[in-house]
Amino acid sequence: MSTGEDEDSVTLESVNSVTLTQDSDGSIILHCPPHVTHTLSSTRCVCTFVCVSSVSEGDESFEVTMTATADSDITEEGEILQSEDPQNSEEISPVSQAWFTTKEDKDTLVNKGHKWKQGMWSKEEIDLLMSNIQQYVKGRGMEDPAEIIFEMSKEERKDFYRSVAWGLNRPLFAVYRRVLRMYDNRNHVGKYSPEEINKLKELRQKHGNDWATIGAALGRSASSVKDRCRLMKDTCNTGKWSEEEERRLSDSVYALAGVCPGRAVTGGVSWAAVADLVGTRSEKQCRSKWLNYLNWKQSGGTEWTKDQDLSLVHRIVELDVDDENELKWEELAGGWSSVRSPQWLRSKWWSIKRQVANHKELPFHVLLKGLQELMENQVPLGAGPGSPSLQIRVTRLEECCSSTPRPVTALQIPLQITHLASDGAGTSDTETITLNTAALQTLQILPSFHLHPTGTPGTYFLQTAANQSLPLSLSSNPTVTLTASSSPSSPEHIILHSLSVSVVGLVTERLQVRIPKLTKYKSVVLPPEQGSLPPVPPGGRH
DNA sequence: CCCTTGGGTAAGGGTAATATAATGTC
DNA sequence: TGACATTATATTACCCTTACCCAAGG
Repeated sequence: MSTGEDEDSVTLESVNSVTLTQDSDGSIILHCPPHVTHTLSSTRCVCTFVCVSSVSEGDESFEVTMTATADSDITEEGEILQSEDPQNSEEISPVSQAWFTTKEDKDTLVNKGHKWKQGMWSKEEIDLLMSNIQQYVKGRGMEDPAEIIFEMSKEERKDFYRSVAWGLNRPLFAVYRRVLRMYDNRNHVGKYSPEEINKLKELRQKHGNDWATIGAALGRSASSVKDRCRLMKDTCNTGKWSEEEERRLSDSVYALAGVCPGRAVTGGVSWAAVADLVGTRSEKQCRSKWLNYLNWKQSGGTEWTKDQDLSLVHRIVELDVDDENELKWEELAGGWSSVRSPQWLRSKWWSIKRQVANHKELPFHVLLKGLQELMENQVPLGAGPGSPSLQIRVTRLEECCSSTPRPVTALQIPLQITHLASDGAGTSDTETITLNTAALQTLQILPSFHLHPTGTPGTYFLQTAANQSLPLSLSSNPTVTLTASSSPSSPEHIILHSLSVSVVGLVTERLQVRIPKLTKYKSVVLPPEQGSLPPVPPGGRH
């Protein structure tokens, strides 16, 4: 979208509710009012923009293709009809209003030609659901949705689930489940501590499969404790599989699937039954080992090569689907001896996709196109200074849909801290973490960043701003510095080069700080109160 | 007594992300 | 040869659907 060196020469025209402006490096920013993004649908709309006047010769036009998210009507003339009040719309899908727990109910809807979404909820769906809930709660002068969900009687919340399901192409029951999960504060408690595991084992002995009771005693949701129990058998090995175990797994799978050894099996077996036969592994372990390794090994598969990453992207592009959920991984996996299973291929795609910083926010076809382009040109994803980076495009696209674009001045880095070992050498309250400062420029950890006081393993976010250095508080007063520079092609973006950590002083525990690939780092916008931080000095740009 | 409404439960297939082991590479 | 860096494998918290159950009200 950049017009290159001609900074102020383009006149922009705004059409309908879309406003165009230009930022400092000449990029054109498209502003859509927030409610528009709500009412667009998965229909693809192509907008052609024409520069009205430009110092460069001739008119230039370019296309922006964007995919939007929720339901809308687009007339043949391409005009978007917005429904201001969702409740008044007559187009309510029977799917989201039907409870259908029985097979007959479901079949009736299917026979009438109705289709609905299954699988993981997209960000757009969750946003819509949340906003529906907010609207419902506000309309009733309440504050906390949890009140309705967990405290009200069925009578009192009569129309609640149907109201919040509005606009979602999911069965009401699916909406109901999701809402419960979302607002149940015993559902996202995190990792089970060893004490919890012990207590869970006891409770299991006592209450059997009464998950609700066990959950209540443990402060966890019923499904959480049920799932945790599925992971542990009384006689469960961990770590590397022995040859004997692998053989038992193969035998079991082939026997239960009823196929000859050596044939590919990627589903249709009961993993609980397999685990029973294997004896020393849980159903999850069996499934994962089989689908990610043994199935492929047994059927004589070949190694996956690097350039097949691109082949995969090509094959996905060829399918020309609008939504990632429409991909049929069984079909994609066909005819490839290096593919271990459809599930494995899907995870391969994930690892490719995740190299793009903002992949979650990108429309599917934009992501695909960007990936294809970069991979074909052999541009390392998330490249260093000077290299074209999808992240920059992503950020621009993001700004297109944001009503208030602001300069990007900071990085958000997920930082994992893992306890490696404890040497037990006394206590310490003077730990210092220092990061290598090699060249270029140092970035600073903002005071808003804090680690858990005990240094508990987990994921934290480091928020950095340019050109400062401050101590941060761990158990005492450690210092963290990172090396980074801004990109010459895009000064507002900072590229991190290295982050290594050493702990000096009296330490009771060795801390390992792991950071995911550089490409995962996402530029973020600093909150206004931090806007007074010094900008990136010109000298640092390399 | 049956049917409908509005839930509710357990089981099991699955995903996404982290943790850890293995394997380069300098 | 040892310290990192990278990749592969293992684990796990959480998600979603299916198939069935239940109780109150009409």
